[in-house]
Amino acid sequence: MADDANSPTDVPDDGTAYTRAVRETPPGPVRTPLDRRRVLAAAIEFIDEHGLEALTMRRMGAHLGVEGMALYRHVTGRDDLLDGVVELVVDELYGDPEVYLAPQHGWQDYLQRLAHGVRRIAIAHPAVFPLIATRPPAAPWVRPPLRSLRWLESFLDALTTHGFSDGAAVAAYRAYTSFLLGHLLLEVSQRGVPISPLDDPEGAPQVEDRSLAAFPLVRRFSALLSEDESTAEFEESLENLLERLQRVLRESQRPGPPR
Amino acid sequence: MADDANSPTDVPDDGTAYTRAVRETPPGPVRTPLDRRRVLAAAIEFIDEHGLEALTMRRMGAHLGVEGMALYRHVTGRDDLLDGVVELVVDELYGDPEVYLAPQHGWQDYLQRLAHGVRRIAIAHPAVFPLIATRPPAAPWVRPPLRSLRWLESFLDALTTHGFSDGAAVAAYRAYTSFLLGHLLLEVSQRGVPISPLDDPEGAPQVEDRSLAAFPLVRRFSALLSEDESTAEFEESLENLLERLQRVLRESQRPGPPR
DNA sequence: CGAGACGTGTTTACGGTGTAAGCAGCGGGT
DNA sequence: ACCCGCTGCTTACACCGTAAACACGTCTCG
Repeated sequence: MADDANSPTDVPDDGTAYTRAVRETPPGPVRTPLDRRRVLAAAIEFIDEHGLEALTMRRMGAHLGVEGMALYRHVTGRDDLLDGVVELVVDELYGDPEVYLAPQHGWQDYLQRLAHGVRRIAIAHPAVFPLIATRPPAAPWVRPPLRSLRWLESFLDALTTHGFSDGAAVAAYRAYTSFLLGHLLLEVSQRGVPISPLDDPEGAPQVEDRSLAAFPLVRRFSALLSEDESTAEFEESLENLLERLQRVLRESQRPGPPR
Repeated sequence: MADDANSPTDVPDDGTAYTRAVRETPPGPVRTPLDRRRVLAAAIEFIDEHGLEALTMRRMGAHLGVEGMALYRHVTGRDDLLDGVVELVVDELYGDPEVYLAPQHGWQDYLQRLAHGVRRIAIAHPAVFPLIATRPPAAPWVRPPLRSLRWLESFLDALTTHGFSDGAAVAAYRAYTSFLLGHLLLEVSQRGVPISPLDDPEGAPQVEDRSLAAFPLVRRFSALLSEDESTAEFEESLENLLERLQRVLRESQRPGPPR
């Protein structure tokens, strides 16, 4: 299900040899020999399903019909697995037909498409997104959730070719990533409440009545507060950010008095 | 070896036999009996110092000169400890003389002071902040980093008493928390690189030269990208947010044509 | 003053975790 | 034919979170 079969840089596929290792799997389908991509994809699936804390090397093995230690052939350790998960999820952007690596209808369209692409990913993998947000990035200037040099390059290219100065492009990059991260992290956490242990059959909401007595406004607003307007809010905040960037761009282009 | 580092129980030497247990503790201050607050405070200290991943019940015990299991007298488990850490850190806001629980010079001043207070906390405890950001909140509408009903109440009060409609106040709350979370999470992650294991003696920056060859813009911008303008950027984004809220407020107050 | 009750920290124990190391079977190259 | 590398399995270990039983100091009450 998490299989999106497309990626620009595909495996060389050295051909031959689909080694049906461990042949004595009698009835089932042929056992494909497990590679890094499959491991990572399974991990994403697992996290989406059971939450991050439930992910354990042995459980991952079981999820793949394999013995846990087998994973270390394709992943140097748990941290590497998690890094791989983040990378693979973020790479789904490349497969998104609505997102362009290079602007085709102006920088605002580019930013808008990119933002929505990232949001789609966050919503598709709510339990993975906190990982995207908090894993230490490879370089300090590769900011989540755009965790790759390639997108950073693309971003800078899109803005500078549309008139942004170097400084303005970098400032825009910072503001843009902050916006995405904050909004999506909260949106994702507000939706799915992926409690890792067994699903709470009940007993979740004990924050009612009594404890709200001291907070009349919160009580009064509780209906409003639990409404989900995240799509509209995302749109609005994004729009606002773009307007601000627009303003910055105009001011930097206009000769303007030296302050 | 087992009996080391205790404290001179300042024993009045009452008649009872000198029970060797805690008795022959040579120097040092009296052993205060450890309570929840001390445990949590020590945990904060520990995290600030060694990073989140290094925190272990036994190590926490050692950090307090105590045997690990002792912590369970004051904390129901590791998760509770972490929750307590988050709560205690966020509660530092109450001790901040620059932050007012109720607006004293208008809502903008209130929001500004609150934002700077939270930022001060984030910077003071960079390794704790990701925890503040990602721990599941008590109620879905208590959004990090303002993780308490009291601040939510305060926030809503501040805005509604200054003319914001209920809906506008809630929208402002959402935008404000998103902004804080995104900006501070990235700021904190960009600063401290709190690698939990032993300090890397070297070998950290291998993302240079070679790997940047394919990303000319990134290379060209690398100086700019590693500059730290976070204070100015925080200020600017906050200012922008406040202006947006101002606009919303004006429009909601003006009778305005139905549209 | 003596005897418990209680609170605090310790000891022991258990199952689960990440991972290092060695082993076993298979396919393909020579 | 051989061996070799690849893959997954098995064993082993240190460490983790935590439950349960225990030891000791102190307080209370008679």
